[in-house]
Amino acid sequence: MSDDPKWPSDWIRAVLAPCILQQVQTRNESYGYQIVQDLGARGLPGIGGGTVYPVLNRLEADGRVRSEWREGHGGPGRKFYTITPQGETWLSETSGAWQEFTARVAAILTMEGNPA
Amino acid sequence: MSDDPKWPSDWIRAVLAPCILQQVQTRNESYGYQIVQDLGARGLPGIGGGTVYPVLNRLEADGRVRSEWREGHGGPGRKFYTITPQGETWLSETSGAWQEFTARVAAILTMEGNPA
DNA sequence: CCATACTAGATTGCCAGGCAAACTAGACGA
DNA sequence: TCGTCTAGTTTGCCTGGCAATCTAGTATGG
Repeated sequence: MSDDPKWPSDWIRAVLAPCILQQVQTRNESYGYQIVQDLGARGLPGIGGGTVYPVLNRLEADGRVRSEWREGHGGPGRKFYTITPQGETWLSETSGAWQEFTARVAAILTMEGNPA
Repeated sequence: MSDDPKWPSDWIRAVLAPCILQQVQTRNESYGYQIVQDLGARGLPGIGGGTVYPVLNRLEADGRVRSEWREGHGGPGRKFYTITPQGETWLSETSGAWQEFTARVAAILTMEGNPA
């Protein structure tokens, strides 16, 4: 299940931040590299570090995650992210709005030959 | 039914071109100003001419619509757009991919507390 | 007769953000 | 020693929404 089309960047752009934050929330904590792997496994492949790390910085700057650096036992250190209460609020609001939005768009795109 | 939230531009960006093309297809022909009205009526308000007209130009440059200028009986002239066969192909492909994409995103965003 | 508003289109400039590419650096295997 | 994997950061390109501004034709109201 990895014949994924590699979605257009404008689509990724629309949902990247919420998807990343949801990953952080689902695991109680996570770090950039792991998030990249997770997104790929969940149907959003081809998203690299140069895309994800800036998003994490923005999320932290907006107070939606906190970060903590930990030395690695084997391998390089990792910066672990945890969701904040504000992050949880924003995530649920954004997810709800996204569902509403996609419903309206789907209504537009699926009116095959229907009259106005 | 016009208490619409005015969606973030990154979301609009993701779907504007297909939505506009679908409008052109549904009416057999349409013009920029009418498309703006239609989108507003269908749940995508706040999209102005400065957004729609460049999209129509791109669609035409890519061969997905043809345009024809007509003088107005009362009021200014209008540039009517018609969908091309390539446009129809692209629209159906893009719509399908969009449905697939939103399904995967929804799967990510709705895993409330589910394990990985 | 003039001001306002609506219809219709075009253009300019700002700004956000994905992404490729390159870089640092530790650990490990051949 | 060299390549590879993990892990993070930074730079620069390019796309595209959107506000603002402009032109112009028509209609309405004072």
